[in-house]
Amino acid sequence: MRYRDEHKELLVKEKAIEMIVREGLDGFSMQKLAREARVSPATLYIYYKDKEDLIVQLGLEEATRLTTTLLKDFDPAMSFEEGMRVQWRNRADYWLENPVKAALLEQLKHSPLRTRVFDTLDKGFIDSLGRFVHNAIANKEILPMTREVFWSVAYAPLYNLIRFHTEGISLAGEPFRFSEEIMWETFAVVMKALKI
Amino acid sequence: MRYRDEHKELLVKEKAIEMIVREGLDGFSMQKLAREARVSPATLYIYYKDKEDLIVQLGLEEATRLTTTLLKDFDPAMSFEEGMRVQWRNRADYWLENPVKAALLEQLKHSPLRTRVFDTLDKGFIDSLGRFVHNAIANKEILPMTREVFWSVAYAPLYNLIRFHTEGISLAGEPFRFSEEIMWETFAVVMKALKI
DNA sequence: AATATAAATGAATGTTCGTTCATTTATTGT
DNA sequence: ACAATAAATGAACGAACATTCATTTATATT
Repeated sequence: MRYRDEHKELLVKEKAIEMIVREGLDGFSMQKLAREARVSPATLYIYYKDKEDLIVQLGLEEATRLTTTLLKDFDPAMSFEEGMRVQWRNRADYWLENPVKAALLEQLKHSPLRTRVFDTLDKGFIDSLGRFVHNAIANKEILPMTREVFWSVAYAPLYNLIRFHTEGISLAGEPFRFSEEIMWETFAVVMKALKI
Repeated sequence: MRYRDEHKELLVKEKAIEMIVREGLDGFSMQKLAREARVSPATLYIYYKDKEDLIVQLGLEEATRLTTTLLKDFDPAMSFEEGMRVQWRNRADYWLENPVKAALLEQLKHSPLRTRVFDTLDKGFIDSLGRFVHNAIANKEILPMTREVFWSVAYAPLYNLIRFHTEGISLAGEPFRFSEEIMWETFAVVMKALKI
């Protein structure tokens, strides 16, 4: 039998992500994708059940890659300071090194497909980060607070900095540029809020 | 001459926002909108130049309402503590009292139309909030930092709490519910980070 | 070389899309 | 009552859409 052309399959994925990020979910169509990837529209239906399945699969795959990246060098038993540093490092790395794929996840997070992509996130990932916070509170390293409050104070500022950077938003005169320096400066401010 | 039916015009706006929020920008179409608002498709082209113009106008109108709301009871000459309290109050009020319209703005912020909707935000609004932060730093009420870092630490946690609430995201067992109590608890933590 | 099999295709399906236009409707000033 | 005018309409346009299908192509096994 004839084998599936993996190069072709990868090209389809790449072009699909590009198009979704560039033109939004509404600018994305199967026929345009087929044209861009130099493939017959029918081929897409060999790879994927339908349009929604294609988008969801791309999202799931990338969400998995993200969780894997975020656990690199991380251990829930780490000290709070050290664990937080690793998390900020990993999150910044992922967003800055994969801006297009990160933008795909961002699009999906604000779309009707959000549930289908993010509701089945890796259990180990959620557990690991949950235990980390639990430990820090138990050890009296940080103020006691719910996970939602913790997440909002601990990570939302970082994500917002990255968003300002990638979307070229400037609140002052010159456009804002993310840097290691400004990241760790913000980190210090955030840590000041959390530590006892 | 015949006058424009304002009730009809308002209904079109309302249904359009509903549909965009419910089905995303890609699920939104002029023909479906016409059907839902019991209007001829052609009528939409009396109100708006084309589809994009319709979306952008809805966005601009709502963005204006938002900036007006955020300046209520606010004065850049306020003390840092007081001004921040008003800002958190206003922002929470807007998002919780207008969840659908807020969701529209959120959608547009993550779409290719972002620039057309948000790049011409009211000057007075930006100036007012900018002066507020500048004053606080000059008076040594808070640590010196760029506006982007300030915004990220001061407001991103609040927006994230609201997002968790409206999207029904739970990091622990039971679904997360926003409340005044949790809001001011988070406020206190954030203020701890910013104050000298 | 022949067979089997799944990949890949181009053309075609019917549907929905955004937009236009000739016509009708409602309201004002004469 | 009538003329003037803009609102509002339903039907229609071609274009693009998601998806299907009969057919061809490439490869592994016989």
